[in-house]
Amino acid sequence: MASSSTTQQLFQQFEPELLKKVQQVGVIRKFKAEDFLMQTGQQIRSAVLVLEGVIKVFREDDEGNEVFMYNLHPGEACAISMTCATRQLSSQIMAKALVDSEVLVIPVELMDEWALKYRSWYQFVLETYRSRFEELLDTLDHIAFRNLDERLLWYLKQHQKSLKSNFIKASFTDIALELNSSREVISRLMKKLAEKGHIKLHKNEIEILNLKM
Amino acid sequence: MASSSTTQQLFQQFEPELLKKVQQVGVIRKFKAEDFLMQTGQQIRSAVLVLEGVIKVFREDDEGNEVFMYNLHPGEACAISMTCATRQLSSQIMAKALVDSEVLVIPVELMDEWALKYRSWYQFVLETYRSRFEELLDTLDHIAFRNLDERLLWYLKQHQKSLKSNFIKASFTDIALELNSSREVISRLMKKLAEKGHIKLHKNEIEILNLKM
DNA sequence: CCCCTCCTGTGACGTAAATCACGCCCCTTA
DNA sequence: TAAGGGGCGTGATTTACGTCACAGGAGGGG
Repeated sequence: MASSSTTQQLFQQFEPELLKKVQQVGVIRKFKAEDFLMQTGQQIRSAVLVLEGVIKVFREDDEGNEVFMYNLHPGEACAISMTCATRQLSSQIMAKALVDSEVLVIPVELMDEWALKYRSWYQFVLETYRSRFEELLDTLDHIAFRNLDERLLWYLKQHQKSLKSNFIKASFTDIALELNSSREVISRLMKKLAEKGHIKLHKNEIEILNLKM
Repeated sequence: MASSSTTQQLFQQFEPELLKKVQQVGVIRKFKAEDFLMQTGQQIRSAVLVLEGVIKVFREDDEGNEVFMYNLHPGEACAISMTCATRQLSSQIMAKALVDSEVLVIPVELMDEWALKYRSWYQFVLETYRSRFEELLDTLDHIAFRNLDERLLWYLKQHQKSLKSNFIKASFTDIALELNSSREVISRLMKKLAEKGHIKLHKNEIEILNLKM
């Protein structure tokens, strides 16, 4: 489990003094797989740094549609949680642990203070925004231009990478929800992928064989 | 045209000292309508603050598909141009002036320096990221969930707002490109919108009558 | 054992949108 | 005046998906 040495490893780029402060004031919170860290409508009043596990960040609109944004991994942070201060009107953000996870929670007041004091914190915040931004653009590309079969492959690859495992236990219904499609369609596409030898379907899980195209 | 008083009005939130520096080191560049400020593959080595006009920021992929990201208006800045430092691999960003425009260019080295020195600059950078992020999410929502007719309405609204005019001079081919559709489809949808009284079609331009739904 | 629920498979059909194939109008330039 | 190009309108066809309807298996609890 996360210790101060874990934090140190994950955030090597922080100045020693900053690292010490982070360890002092940061509160460790643990979440079980499927737990929500954050739900639509909630006020966000702290920054979240991921120590362990995978956190899925996504959006839900009025009709229950879901947009995947990105997954967060150890050493990364949620950009949204850093905006905090401002109006919380439309930010319909949800965050869910995909596996058992641990995060470090930093009160928002400190963020501004640190930004002025520690170059490495400022860089970290900027880099966080930058990379989330890139990921969001990537997602946008896929939704805008790729057909469902390619998006499904992409989905599988992401999970393979995030979970570091070739076995995915999601139901077709779940996947359909995430890709804004329907179970039936996913079922047919999965069959095709299996026929092509990319994946193998087991009871309650999908085995990834080879996603090269 | 932009003078130091314009800058002052647009960036009131800056500390006086910062404002002075901005005016000293910032270089004003002018662009005519349709000019590119930035094209795919170009290295970005400076931050861009918009003083006048409208700058459209978008992406283009290998197949020439275009994704609209957002429009920038006076007082706003391009978040992408602020990331600068890092690897420029995939950031396929294009920026184009929609009308005659003026921007203030700030060398990237100063950005980091200012962030540590001036609270208001740090806030500005963060706010820039935050709001671009929100806009990108908005775009994502529309692409993912709305039908073309709604997206077309959205497109028209955006232009009306950005250009502060009820007349749009874009050709259907252009609009189709921007919405990743085809001219024929846009043509049919425009006809429908005209029948419903939302717009009126003239020679070479579209008049917006009433976009309420 | 039966019933219930959750997951999956599959055909039939509907629909938004892309694509193809035209033809028309206006403008420019030779 | 002819010729060519750019923008537009419109039917016919195709494609990717979504939706509906229904069936069957696996597990679990009474």
